Amino acid sequence: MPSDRKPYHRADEDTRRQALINATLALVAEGGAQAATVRAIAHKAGVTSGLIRHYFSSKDHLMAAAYAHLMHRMTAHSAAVLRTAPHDPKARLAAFVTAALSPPVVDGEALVLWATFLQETHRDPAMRQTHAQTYLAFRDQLQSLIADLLGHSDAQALRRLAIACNAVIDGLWMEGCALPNAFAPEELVDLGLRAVGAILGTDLTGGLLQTSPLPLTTNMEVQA
Amino acid sequence: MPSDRKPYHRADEDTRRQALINATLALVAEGGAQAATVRAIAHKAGVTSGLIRHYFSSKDHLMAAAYAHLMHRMTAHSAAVLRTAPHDPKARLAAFVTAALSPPVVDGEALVLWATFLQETHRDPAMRQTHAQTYLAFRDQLQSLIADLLGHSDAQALRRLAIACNAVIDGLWMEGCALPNAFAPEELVDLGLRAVGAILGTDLTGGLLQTSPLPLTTNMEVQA
DNA sequence: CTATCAATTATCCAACCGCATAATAAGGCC
DNA sequence: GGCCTTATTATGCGGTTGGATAATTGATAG
Repeated sequence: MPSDRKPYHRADEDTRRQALINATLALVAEGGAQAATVRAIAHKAGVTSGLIRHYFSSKDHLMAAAYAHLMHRMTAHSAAVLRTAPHDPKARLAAFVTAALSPPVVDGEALVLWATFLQETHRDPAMRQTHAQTYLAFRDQLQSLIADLLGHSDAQALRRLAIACNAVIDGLWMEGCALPNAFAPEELVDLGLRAVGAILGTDLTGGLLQTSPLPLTTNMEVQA
Repeated sequence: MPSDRKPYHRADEDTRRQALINATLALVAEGGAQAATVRAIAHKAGVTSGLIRHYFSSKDHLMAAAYAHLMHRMTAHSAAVLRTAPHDPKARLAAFVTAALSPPVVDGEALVLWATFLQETHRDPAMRQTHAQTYLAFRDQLQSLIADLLGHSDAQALRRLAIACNAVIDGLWMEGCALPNAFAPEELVDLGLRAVGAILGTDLTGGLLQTSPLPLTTNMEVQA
């Protein structure tokens, strides 16, 4: 008698885990947390739902793994940009800001993913830890770049500047993700570089953009 | 025979709807969207679950009403602040920024509520409309305050300034909500006023804070 | 070529979900 | 004070959820 059981091939652990994590992220991005049921995740990953429990001890653990993967993807991108950036502190900061306000960090799916997991952060201690680690890591990286640029080391002052610059970047990131059509290409980056520059009292545009008649420059430079 | 049915008193429609909305918001703030089941909402509101359907045609409608109420609460607060603010454009903008970065707008629960509903915004058209209305309304209000302050009306320039200032406020709001203990009282407001001031090329602290040796001022004012 | 083992499928389950409907009593009206 | 309306409770239903367990089969080793 012919078996109507689904044929399958065995995959190594990393492949399967990654497929399940990717399916989770895709579903959350499409329809929020409620769309990411174990059955839907398994179906999108091309397996049956029982397999989830074979690789993750619970659905919550899968969600935590997906969150950690998402955050790692973002921070790894920032780190990679800095690794190939020049040595000039001003150029390094500019590259950092530019990367944070360009794809793939700025992405239509990124905000809803971030918001969904943020909410789960309240219940799950593991996710809360991932949250705290990645959240402050970004600001610390920014603060170190600012320190290199300004050349002084007043910790209190640097912390305040980092908070303000981080706020600009976060806010622009949110707007760029939420309203992707509301900004011209590069406009987000340009605004970010000028606003951060205004806060730090420097010009970060590096001569690349100074020819365009952009008002922020005017307002920053009329400073008495 | 004694009835073991729960005794109750009849309340007018507004009271009951408000109680259900408040219960919804409280549950979402505590445990995310998944904690806000019809049974849990009804229990927290002190009624039985059937009553929800008596006042809201579905749970989704209740969620939408809760979201609208949350947004209305925030925007109403901003509007109220502006109504009692002085006429000086600089003081008005400062009051607006201050309000956006103080309780009850900055609140430990606010960010989770916002993040939870943001995700539902993708599915529900009614919530998407509420989202679009309130999201841009804040920035337009900010832009109008900036226009009054700077005294010119270059729409393109004003839009860019409003985006940048809005980003600072949003970012600081997020940080303040997410890490309530990471900032001294008034620190968030101080940072916001200085950062917005730096972007606009003005001093918004209004002499109230200029005595403290805060580094942001230095950096903004050494601008060549 | 066969035995072995675990990766994967298939099936089942108790709990919970939102929702519908029927039963009941609270409170206003005359 | 009895009646009538309807706000509210109580109960039940079909569907879905996350998780547990048993059955099968693909890969590997000898």
